Amino acid sequence: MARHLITSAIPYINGIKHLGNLVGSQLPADLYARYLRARGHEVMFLCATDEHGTPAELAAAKAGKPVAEYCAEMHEVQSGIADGFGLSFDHFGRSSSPQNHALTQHFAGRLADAGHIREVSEKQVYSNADGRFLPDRYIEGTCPNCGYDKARGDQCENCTKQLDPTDLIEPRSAVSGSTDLEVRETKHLYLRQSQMKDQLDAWIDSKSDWPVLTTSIAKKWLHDGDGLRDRGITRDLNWGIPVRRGKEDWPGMEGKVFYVWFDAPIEYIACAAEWAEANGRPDADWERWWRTDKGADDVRYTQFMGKDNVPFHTLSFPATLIGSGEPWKMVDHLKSFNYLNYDGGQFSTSQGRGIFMDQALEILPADYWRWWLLSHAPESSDSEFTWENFQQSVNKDLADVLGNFVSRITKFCRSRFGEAVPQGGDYGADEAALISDLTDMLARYETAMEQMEVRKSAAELRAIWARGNEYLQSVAPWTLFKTDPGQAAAQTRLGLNLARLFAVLSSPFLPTASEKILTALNATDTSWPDDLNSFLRELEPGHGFDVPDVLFAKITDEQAEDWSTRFSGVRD
RNA sequence: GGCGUUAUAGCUCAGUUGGUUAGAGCGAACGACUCAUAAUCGUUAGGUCGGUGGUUCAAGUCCACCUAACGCCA
Repeated sequence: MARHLITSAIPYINGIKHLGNLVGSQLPADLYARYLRARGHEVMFLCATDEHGTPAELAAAKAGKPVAEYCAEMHEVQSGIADGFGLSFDHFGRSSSPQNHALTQHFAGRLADAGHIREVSEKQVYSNADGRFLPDRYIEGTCPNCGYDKARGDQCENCTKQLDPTDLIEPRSAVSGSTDLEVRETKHLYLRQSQMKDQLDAWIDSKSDWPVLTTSIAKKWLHDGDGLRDRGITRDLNWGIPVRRGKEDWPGMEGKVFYVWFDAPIEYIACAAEWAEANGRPDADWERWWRTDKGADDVRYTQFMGKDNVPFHTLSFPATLIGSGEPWKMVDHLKSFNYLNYDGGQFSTSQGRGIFMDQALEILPADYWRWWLLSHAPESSDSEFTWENFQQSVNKDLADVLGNFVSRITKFCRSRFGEAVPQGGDYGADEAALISDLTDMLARYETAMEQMEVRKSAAELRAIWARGNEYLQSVAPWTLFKTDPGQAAAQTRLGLNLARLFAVLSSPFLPTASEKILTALNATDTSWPDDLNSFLRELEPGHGFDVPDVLFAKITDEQAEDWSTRFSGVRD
């Protein structure tokens, strides 16, 4: 038994995430958390919504709501959808929480005290009419490059040219349309990551077991060009965590907030504090996960994220933790994913392209999505979602191989022996061979799961299901029943025990279906198998069961075609 | 324009440090079985590994160039 801290990259608040976002962090993190819990480990699995920054403000404005209210509502929506997918967070927090405010300010203060923060004067556009600075997307004007009159301060959407707000011709406020603008000096804080470069480099070198994808991205940022660059960690916005030096005011920083990328990863820690508060626990209960001086020294910490998040998790956030000079728990293993593409292109939140989490749950139960996404997780390279592949995989794996196994064995038993585990005969050579095979397969499955090889785990699990069908096919109790009903009873007994085994082993991937099978079998003990010889005898003769409803209805050609059409365009 | 990633059977993907006949699942064909969601089990057929040229006794696996797709940056 070990202690595992697991975090998933925190999804941004402005709307519902698509399946590419889901498979890139939350879903594999959930798989790992469920597996470790099933193996009896103590797990703290945390996730939250990332609520600060310009896009949140703009989305709120578009929805006609105060940003705080908008975020609160969207948090509830995302939380509900996470539940719908069976994401088993111990806590789903919010980066706007009081805990994160306090911690972020605390870290900034510690970093400043240690000399890791410098002040920089910059020129920014200020709107007199709005009484505020206009960063990036808050300013519009005519593109100096192509003449498009709705170019944004950071980029022209027409010619895609990256812009500086001061480049725009006839600039105006995107908030009020006012052209009463001026360029003002404004001061900002920069995190001096560059002076921690060697420490970060050494730290990453010590992580020899990290995926190549992860270390290569980190190394690139560390060594390319001028090397690791200092990052601005403040912004002239209203929505965010006010810049304070610990609990003190920060002269010259009045009215400014921390940049979203500074406070978002700190929420991983704050989320544990939120968890403690929500459960009426003392601070020591969350600190034992995060402070190596308060019990976290034996914690194994694993982060899950898409590849776009790697630099922040390998460099910026560690720089924050190291720079604080305090004994915070650092990540031990970092599992990053590539992108999932949709029918030849990218999933896109801004363009509304692809399948979004709420829509997915409207058309099919979570287990279908969990299975396909995990068994096709973009681990080594980008991977591709197509409706045809989805339909075929799900029908074959879930309906035909697993679902039908449970169906055939329970129905066969009911028709020949009744709805109770039959008595008679005993396991023989065929059964010994099966158990021996399954023991090897189980070991491979466990190894793959422990190493977070998601696709491989799915393939091993599927092979275990298929081995069950192979067994039934070869011993053919329906034939033997005519000549040796006792031995047929033993085979059927084993078949029913196999169904329970499959349910237990599948629970990290398919929590809902797993539970359905166990309920139908009246199986109360769901503990992970230790020794298959004894495990496969635990449903004893006379143990009553029910034939479950169809576990996985097949996706019909009509449905696949219908959905393919429905999701071919752009979401409203 | 710079940097980076990817390019393996019809489809989705595996292929450790270069080494005998390149693997899996799906799909296809054929066969077996009939308990089951027309499910299952078995067999077979399909790639010379994007292209060209190198290094090597030996390359899908290293190098160069080219092509294509994607991504990041400018």
